[in-house]
Amino acid sequence: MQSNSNPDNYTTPREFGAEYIFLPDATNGAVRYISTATLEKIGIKGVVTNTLHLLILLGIDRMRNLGGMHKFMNWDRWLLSDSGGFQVFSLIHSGKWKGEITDNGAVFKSPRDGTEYQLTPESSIDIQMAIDSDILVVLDDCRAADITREEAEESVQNTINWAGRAKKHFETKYGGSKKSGKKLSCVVQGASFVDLREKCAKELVKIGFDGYNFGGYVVDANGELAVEPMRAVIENTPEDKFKYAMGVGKPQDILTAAKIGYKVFDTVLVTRNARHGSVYSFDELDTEGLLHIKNAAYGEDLDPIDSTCDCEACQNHSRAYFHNLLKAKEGVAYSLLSQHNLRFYQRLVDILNKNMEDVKECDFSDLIEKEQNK
RNA sequence: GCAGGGGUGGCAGAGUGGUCAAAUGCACUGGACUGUAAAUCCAGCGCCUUCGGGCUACACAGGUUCAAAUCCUGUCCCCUGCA
Repeated sequence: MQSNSNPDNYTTPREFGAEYIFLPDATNGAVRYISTATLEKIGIKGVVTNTLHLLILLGIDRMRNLGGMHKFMNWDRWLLSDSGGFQVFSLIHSGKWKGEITDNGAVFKSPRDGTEYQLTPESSIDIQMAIDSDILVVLDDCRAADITREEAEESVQNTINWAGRAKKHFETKYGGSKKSGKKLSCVVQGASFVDLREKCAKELVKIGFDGYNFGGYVVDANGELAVEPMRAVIENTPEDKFKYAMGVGKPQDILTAAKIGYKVFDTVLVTRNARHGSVYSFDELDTEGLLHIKNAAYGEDLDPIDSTCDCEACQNHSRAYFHNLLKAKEGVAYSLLSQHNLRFYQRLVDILNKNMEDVKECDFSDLIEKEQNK
């Protein structure tokens, strides 16, 4: 297979998480409406794939036969695989799918055809190895942010137990990180209970992982980021291991998490917002960078979405073009706007990396101003 | 010309005496989405309002009735069949 060209001469760095990195979600092996070549062109350094959804789409044997997702996607940059732990929350705990959670993991029953899919701490690792992921995540018991202490304790206990089993399986079957060349990360749970976060983190450190991820639903009922729980994870895990704030988030939330000490981020918001007509622009910082392109005001606005942006959408088309194409539900609008929002996020992360020493002191607009006055 | 059917909110289309400012869909106007079951979901959508309600409305004009989008009469328009 031919390797994609790397227009920005990007080479995969040896240390994952040494720099700030944003990973868009390629749940089923593609970022929605975006090709692999486009991801590279925009400067995206890695993607997140999903264990449960790829199990459903391809199954473990076909995934192996296809040579794993790097090869299948023709993607040679970072590939992280989420364990299916989030689907324990988003599908089972939410009641959208039938299923059950036991000491042994989770069973998901698809409402499409009734097929049952089981994820155990061990099978999740096996599937992620078949994915050919660079960074694996152990299965965790993810829950909503507003659960009771009792539920949070249960979530933490399952998460710790499953993490221990996953690590053991990863070592005995695949020889661990050294032999496999892959990184194994775990997820710290505990909802909004800071002491539970601390306990969960400490137990996971005893088991030992290459990275520590902040898990759970990251915002409370008011949409506020879970700052104190996030801090507890950083304070109770080794400094030299990468920290991944799973599902974070809005641009401001990424900055907040970065200040706390997280380096790795992902969120579905970037591309979902694009499809829904919420696009980002450094021209609109007073509205947190967000612009609702479907609003009537943009029907004849011939300016680009972002005058400072070098993406295909901004270089070639106006706000009015996307306003009207979205009204007509034209697919190319979903594609180009997703590309634009991804480019915005990549630029944001580039700014964080350029100002790594100052991130803790700066607020959002400071960093942007610094970048624009350069 | 005769016979039959029909004219409802921006559009399509329910409703056929009171619970109808009028279902539903589309369009329109906002909003929400944070390890993707999401090209999804929520709200508003005659005018006014002190949010209790008030007013004007179902082609037009009359009428019956305590009460009419719904029944009657006339007018105008549209469709189908026969001449």
